[in-house]
Amino acid sequence: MHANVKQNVVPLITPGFKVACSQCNLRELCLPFGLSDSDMDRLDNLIGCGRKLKRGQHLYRAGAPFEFIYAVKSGFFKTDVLTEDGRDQVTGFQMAGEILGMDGISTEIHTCNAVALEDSEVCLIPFTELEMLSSEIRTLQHHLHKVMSREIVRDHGVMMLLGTMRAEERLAAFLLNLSQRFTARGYSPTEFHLRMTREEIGSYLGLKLETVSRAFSRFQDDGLISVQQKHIRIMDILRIKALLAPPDGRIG
Amino acid sequence: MHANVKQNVVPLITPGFKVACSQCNLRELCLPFGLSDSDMDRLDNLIGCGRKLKRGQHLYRAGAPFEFIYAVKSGFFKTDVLTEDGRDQVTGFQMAGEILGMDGISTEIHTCNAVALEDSEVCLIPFTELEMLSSEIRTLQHHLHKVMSREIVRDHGVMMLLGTMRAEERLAAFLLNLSQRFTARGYSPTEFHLRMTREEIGSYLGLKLETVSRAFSRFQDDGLISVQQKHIRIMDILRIKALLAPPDGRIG
DNA sequence: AAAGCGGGTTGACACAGATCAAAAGGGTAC
DNA sequence: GTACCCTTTTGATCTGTGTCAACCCGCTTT
Repeated sequence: MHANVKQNVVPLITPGFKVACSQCNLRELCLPFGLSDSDMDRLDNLIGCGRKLKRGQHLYRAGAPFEFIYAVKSGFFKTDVLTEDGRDQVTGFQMAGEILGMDGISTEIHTCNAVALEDSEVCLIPFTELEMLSSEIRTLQHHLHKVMSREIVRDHGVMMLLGTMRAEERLAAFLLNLSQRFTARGYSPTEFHLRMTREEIGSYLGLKLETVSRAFSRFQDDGLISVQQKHIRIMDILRIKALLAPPDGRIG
Repeated sequence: MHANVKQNVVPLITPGFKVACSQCNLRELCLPFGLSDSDMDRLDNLIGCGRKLKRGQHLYRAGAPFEFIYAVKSGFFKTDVLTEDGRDQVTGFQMAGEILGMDGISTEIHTCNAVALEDSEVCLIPFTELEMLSSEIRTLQHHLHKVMSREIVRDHGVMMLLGTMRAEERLAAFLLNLSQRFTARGYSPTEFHLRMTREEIGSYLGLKLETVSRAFSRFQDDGLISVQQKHIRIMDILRIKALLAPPDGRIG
């Protein structure tokens, strides 16, 4: 009931497959951004191979030694932290082109779990070697720093959300964020499939699953979206945006 | 009343002063950690000079072009983000040896404000040059990555706090965190002076200032701490820690 | 095709924390 | 040294979200 134990009894590692940044249609979103062809070859060389995960499988777990960072090639992930007393906080959802695993750099031990929310593929990027290569390729080095910084900025946004917003504002921000990221990947900005449960959304947004469900229903009643289980259709994105910037509102 | 406008009408930049990592008693906490003497000299060279700030002065503001990251040499800072509709979220408090400004790397524009909460001194580290140097000094490069990763992990902790904890748990976590950081700097683990207001603590913890005040009072009534305005004395750290790990509690 | 079950919705009620209000304390500026 | 204002404390009340519970829907499994 509670700790929501996903039983991946058999943590099968699907055999690696060859990947190549230069052939990847995500290269503009991902680490190789801005690299010359020859530099991209060197990065390809380093990355070597990928890994496939089934829905529910862990990419890594809190406590596991850090060795790689991962680029999501396809699929959808969540990351979460949990404390000894059983609290569980989803810290993010990652989609194609996004980087996972940077939490492990500081202590060489991962501090969160990364779980595939659907069948997924990632590229394995050995971090020590990435550091070596990035000290030779300025563009790569700088881009790595940007990726890490972007994660910090994103986290600040989540803090803002958790610290100052009310339930419906949080959900609105969540939907707009997903919409924008799907758009950047060439998918519909207004129609998409949620890969996560209401409980996972709630954990991310600091709400209980019932509150998430009620907010979805209310949005639907108000004609902002249409919800059918995990299928979302955004009907009135302007009014959703307006939820986040109340004309005047509670300030003062 | 509301937006709490600190009027630094005259953003005087106090003239720079020479700094040297090799002479700094914070070097074990700061960027130069683990560097050889000669490498530290090169870092010294790059850093050049520092900057003094009066209480209330901004080190940088959201929207300002990014050029430096900053190491706190002495004093105390807060960082906060604010949205166009006036929401304000404190994202962190920084003390000696900690690094500020990494939010600016990703877009070359700072996304948050950094304000001195007491008279303070920082070292200015030009980021482009730091990248150049770090591509030559493996230890420095790796340590920079660790510092950024540590920030990400810290942010996850704040998300956990904001997403799952109740008011008194948040305050307990906050006090323990401060205590631990003061300890690491050679100050008393049990007695310290808060540099920030109840409102700033509240913003950081996602609570209203009245709630923070009440929680302090309750801790005092329960004999956990003694509070006198901004002066805090921790009386029973074990019971404060116990607040964070309820023996069983609300799970399930 | 049926059964079982995890995930989702909805309702009733409880409560933690927000809000509103007032007063006191202490630090700062003059 | 004094006055003022910001900060803090405390009380009373309100409300958004959590909690508990029941039911339903639609997969997945067999």
